[in-house]
Amino acid sequence: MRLLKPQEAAALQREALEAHIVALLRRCPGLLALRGAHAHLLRLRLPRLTAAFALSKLLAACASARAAASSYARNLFDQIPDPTAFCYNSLIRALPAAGPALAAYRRMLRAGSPRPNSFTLAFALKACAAAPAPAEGRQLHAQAFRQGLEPGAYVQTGLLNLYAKCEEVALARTVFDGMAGDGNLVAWSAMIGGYSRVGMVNEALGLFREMQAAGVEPDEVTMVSVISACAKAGALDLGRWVHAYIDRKGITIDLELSTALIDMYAKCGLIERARGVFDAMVERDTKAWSAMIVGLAIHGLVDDALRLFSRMLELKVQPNNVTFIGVLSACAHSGLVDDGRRYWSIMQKLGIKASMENYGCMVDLLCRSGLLDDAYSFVIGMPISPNSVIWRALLVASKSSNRIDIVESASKRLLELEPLNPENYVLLSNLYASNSQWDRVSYMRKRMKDNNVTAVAGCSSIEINGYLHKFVVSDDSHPEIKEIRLVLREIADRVRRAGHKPWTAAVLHDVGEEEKEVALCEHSERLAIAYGLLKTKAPRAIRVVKNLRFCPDCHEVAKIISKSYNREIIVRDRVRFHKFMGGSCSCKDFW
DNA sequence: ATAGGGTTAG
Repeated sequence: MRLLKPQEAAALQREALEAHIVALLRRCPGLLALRGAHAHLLRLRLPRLTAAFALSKLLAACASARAAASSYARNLFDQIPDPTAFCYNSLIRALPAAGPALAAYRRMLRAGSPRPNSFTLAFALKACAAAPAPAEGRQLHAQAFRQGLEPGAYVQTGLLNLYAKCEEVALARTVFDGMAGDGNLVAWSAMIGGYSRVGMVNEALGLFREMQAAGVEPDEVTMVSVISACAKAGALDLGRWVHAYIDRKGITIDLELSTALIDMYAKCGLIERARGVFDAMVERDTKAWSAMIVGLAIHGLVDDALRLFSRMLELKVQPNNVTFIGVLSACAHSGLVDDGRRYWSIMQKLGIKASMENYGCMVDLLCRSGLLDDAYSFVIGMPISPNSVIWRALLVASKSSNRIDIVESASKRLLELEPLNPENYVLLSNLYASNSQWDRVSYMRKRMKDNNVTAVAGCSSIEINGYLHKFVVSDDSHPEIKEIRLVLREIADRVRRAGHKPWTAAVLHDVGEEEKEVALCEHSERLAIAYGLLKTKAPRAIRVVKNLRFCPDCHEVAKIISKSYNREIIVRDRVRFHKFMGGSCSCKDFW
C-alpha cells in the first residue's frame, strides 16, 4: 500500500483515514514495523479523534504481535485521552506478565469507567494462566463475581484453563462440568490438556473418548494433548491408533503436533517412526529439534543425536538448555567426556544458563567415565544447590572408591534433602555393606525405621501373547525362576562378549548375590526381559511395558539383546529420564 | 464497531 502524505491526510474524511490506519497496521508483523507505522501516523498530524483511534489500534496491534513491548504499550496507552474499554483490554493483552496485566486491570476498576467487560476478564485470566498465578486468578474470579460480570464461554474457558495450568485439575473439572454439554471444543481441549499435564493419562484419554461420544470434533490442538498423554503413558498401541485417527480425520499435523508425535514415538520405543515424523516436517523450531535429539539420545543413538545437533546449529536454530540435555546425555551414554566438556563450553558461549538437569548430565557424564574427582569438584563449584539426583549419582560413583569424604558429604546432603525417600537408605545401606561397614548399615536401617520409611518393592511387567507377566523385586517365587536365571546369565555373557561399553555391562552384570548391590528395580526389569526371551522363541516383538523404572541405558541394552537374539524388543519409557540422570538406582520417583 | 479461550521438547 502507498503511505499517505500529510496534505493528503488532511483532505480525507474520517472514515477514509481510519481505513488507512487499519490497513497500515495490518501489514505490521512486529514491534519494529509498528513503531515505523506509529512514526508515519504522527507525521500525518491526524485530528484529535482519529489520533485516539490510531493509538488504540496501535495498542491492539502491539498486543497481537506479542512483541515484548510492555513499556511501549503503556506509553501508547498513556497518550490516549479517554481510554475506552477496548484500549484497556488491548493494554492488558499487551502486558505478558500477570503482575502488570492485573495492575492495568485494577487501574481500570479504580477509574470507575469504562467498566470491564468479558474481554477484559478473558485477557486478565490468560495472563494469570500464562504466569501461572493461581492466587491472582482466584482473586480475579472473586472480583469479577462481585462486579456481577456474566461469565460467558470465553471467561469460563479462561478460568478452566487457569486452573488446568495451575495443575488444579479438580477445580478445572468443576468449571468444565459447569459448562457441560455446550459442545465447546476449547473447553474439552483445555481439560484434556490439564489431565495430561499432571500425568492423569487415563483421565485425559477417557475424556477424549467421552468427547468423541459427545460428537465434538477434535482439532490439532486437542490432539497435541492426547498424543502427549499417550507419550506419558507409554501407550504405544493407543498412540499409533491416535496417529491413524489424525490422518483419517484429515487433522493438520502442524509444528506442535509433529513435536508431540516425535516425543510419543521416541518414548514408546519406535525411534524410526519419530525420525519419520521429524523428516516430514516443513518447519522446525527449537522444541522440535530438541525432541528429536533427546529421543535419539535416550535410544543410545549417540552419533545421530550429535549429528542432528550440528545440523541444527548449521541451520541457525537457537538451541536451549533442553537441547543440551539431549546432547550431554548422548555424550554420557558413549563416554564422550571430552566432547561433553566441549559442548558444555559451547552452551556457555551461547549464553544458555545451565539448568539443574544440565548439571545433572555433566555429573552423570563424569561419574560414568570414572572421573570421580572431576565430578566432585564440578558439584562443589555449582552456582546452584545440587539436587538429590546429583548427590545420588556421586554416591553411586564413589561406591568402589575409597573416597569416604565424598560419601560422607553426599550422603549427608542427600538425607537432608530427601529424608523420606526409601531409595536413599537402600542405596547407602548397600554402599556401606559393600565396604563391610556393618555398623553403618545397621545405622541406616535404624534411621529408616525412625523416620517411618518403608521400601516399596519395584516391579516391571512384560506383555506376551496378550498376557501381562509381572515381576517384583526380590520375589523369586516364580515357578520358572531357575530357567529365567539361566537366561539372565546368558544375556550377561552375550552382552559382555558383544564388547560394548562397561557402563552398559553394569546394567546386566552378574546375577545372584552381587545383584543385590545394584539398583533394586533393575532386578525386576531384567527378570521381565529374561522371561520374555525364555517364552518367545520366534523372532517377534517382546514388549516390556510400564516399567516402573528404566535406566538411561535400557534402550542400548534392548538393542544388544534384540540383535543378539534376533528378536525385537520395544522398550516403553514412561518416565521422564532426567529424573534418573545419574545412572543410579531410583525407586520412589517412579511409583 | 473494533478484540478473545485450548497445544509441543526436559
